[in-house]
Amino acid sequence: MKKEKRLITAALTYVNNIPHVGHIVGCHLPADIFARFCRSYGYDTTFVGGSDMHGTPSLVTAQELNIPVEELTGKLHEVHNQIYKKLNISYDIYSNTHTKTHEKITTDFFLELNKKGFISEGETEMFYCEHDNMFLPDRFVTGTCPKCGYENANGDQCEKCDSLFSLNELKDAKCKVCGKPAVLKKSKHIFLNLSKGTEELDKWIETKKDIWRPHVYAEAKKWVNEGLKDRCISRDITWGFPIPLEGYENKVFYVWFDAPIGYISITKELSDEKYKNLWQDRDAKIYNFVGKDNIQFHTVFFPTMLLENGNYNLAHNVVGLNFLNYEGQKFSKSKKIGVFCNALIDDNPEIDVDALRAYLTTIIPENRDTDYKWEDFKNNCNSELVGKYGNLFNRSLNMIKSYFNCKLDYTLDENNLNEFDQELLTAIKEMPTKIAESFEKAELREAYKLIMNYASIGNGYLEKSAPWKLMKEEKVEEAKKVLYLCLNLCASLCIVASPIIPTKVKELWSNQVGLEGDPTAVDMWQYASQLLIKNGHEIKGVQPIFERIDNEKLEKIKAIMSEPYEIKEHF
RNA sequence: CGCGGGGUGGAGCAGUUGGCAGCUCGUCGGGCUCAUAACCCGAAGGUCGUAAGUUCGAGUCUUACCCCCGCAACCA
Repeated sequence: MKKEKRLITAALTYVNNIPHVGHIVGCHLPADIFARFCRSYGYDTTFVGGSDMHGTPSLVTAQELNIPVEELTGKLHEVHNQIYKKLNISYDIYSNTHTKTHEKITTDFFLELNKKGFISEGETEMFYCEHDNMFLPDRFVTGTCPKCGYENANGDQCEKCDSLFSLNELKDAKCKVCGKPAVLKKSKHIFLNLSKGTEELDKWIETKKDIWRPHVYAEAKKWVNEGLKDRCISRDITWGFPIPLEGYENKVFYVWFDAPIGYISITKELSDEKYKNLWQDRDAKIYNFVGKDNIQFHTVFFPTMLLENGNYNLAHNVVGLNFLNYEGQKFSKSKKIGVFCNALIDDNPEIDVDALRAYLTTIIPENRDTDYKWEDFKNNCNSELVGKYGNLFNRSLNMIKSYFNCKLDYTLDENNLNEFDQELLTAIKEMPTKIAESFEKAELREAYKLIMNYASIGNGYLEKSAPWKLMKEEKVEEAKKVLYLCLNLCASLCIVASPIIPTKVKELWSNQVGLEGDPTAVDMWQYASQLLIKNGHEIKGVQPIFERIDNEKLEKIKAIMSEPYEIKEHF
């Protein structure tokens, strides 16, 4: 039977920000865990991601640093790429949106929309800075709020009194970049006719009612119910792809038009075959992992673009994640509040990436905003990873080593199983399936919890069976049986935990339990409910796999990861 | 102001069609000694954001209000 084809995407990341754990936990990590599970389960899996290179913020930063924007975004893209590698995010490709392939696909995508009559022209008025010679998006305009008189209001809204207003209401508008007055100026633009696709979009959304999480479905419905307005997809800046129409020589595509198309072109960069299989064969399933600020783009705007274009698949599931806070506050780079990932680039030995991944898994904001707390990080590591998971391996292997000199000459006798043995065998048979069901629904915290419960079953079994006691009573065969079953459980635990702690699991599998092959390999999941240990099996070694974190160590890690990346210091 | 999501023991969460309020961590007590002060068993701890309503019965349904988060279309 041909296995289902799945494309997993993590939201393209804007390069101007170097990621903190909030970015990781709200997108890259859940997408990675899901992708790793899909591979293990045997789906024909492709996992793509990339940097979103265009847009005004990068352009402004480059101007401030007085370097070409390509240099800035190129280098930051590399920093992103490295961080995800260090975190073992298993992208099949991590590319970016400033490539020839992407330009071609974006341009063709647009021309197709134009041919089908979904593009129209119009004129908009926008602030313009004569000094910097550029149009200014709202966030680059500051002025006095017309309602409350607050002097630091944004272009279209006031942080102080929370009111919204239109551009011409703002008083004393200034350019945020140079501080000089900004003036309103008209400019010709192209618009995407989202309204024409509303009906079809609504039909599509209806088919997702039972697939998407409730808050994702609800948000999509909200937009449709309010009615979609046509959306401007051109910008008067120099950074981006040129618009292939006469009269638009100095304009580029709005970054939100080209960015989501990036999923398509990045897949094509990987191979033409994948591109065809995943975007055009209708039986492929696409999973978008996105933060909650991105849900509208993935459930409404991009799907409408795809429907109107007509040549590509739409997402099967949009997995919307909420936000992560830090010790009850919002992450803030400028205030140095948060946990930043740039420290990972230097391979600091204090930081155990899998321990971090495991903790982050417990706080994936699947249903609501969650909190990163260093104390919880420590507790998760000490009580779950060391105490439950690692400890089961450690005590099982230790006994095999000291009682049987690392070798288990034992064949399971079905007629000699007590109630506890039966329970453990049932767990090995059933728990991997249960865990897979949670992974399949992208309920990753639940999956993690079940994995830890699974390890606990092993610890309870050891306690009840007490092989150390059996040895004292010289019931050697009984002790062998118990340890044989525990070792099988260990093998199973390697496979089921592989999406979350891939590095540790490989180490345990090869260098301690002593099995051939790779527990993270494609299609391994089927072996998680089997007894893999053969008569005469020899273990390779015993070593604590996770290290306890005491307060001193916690403080060290905390110090290392509390320093944000300052773009300006690297150019 | 509008729309959407959320509010459940100290912390994080589960509670499907309304039927004795559950899980993990933490805390406390006991047990075990193979294991990284790890493991196992037990206990304490909740007027389910507030108020009212429907019902024999509400965490669950209805209404109003309070608090947190997001969105609000040229910020990405």
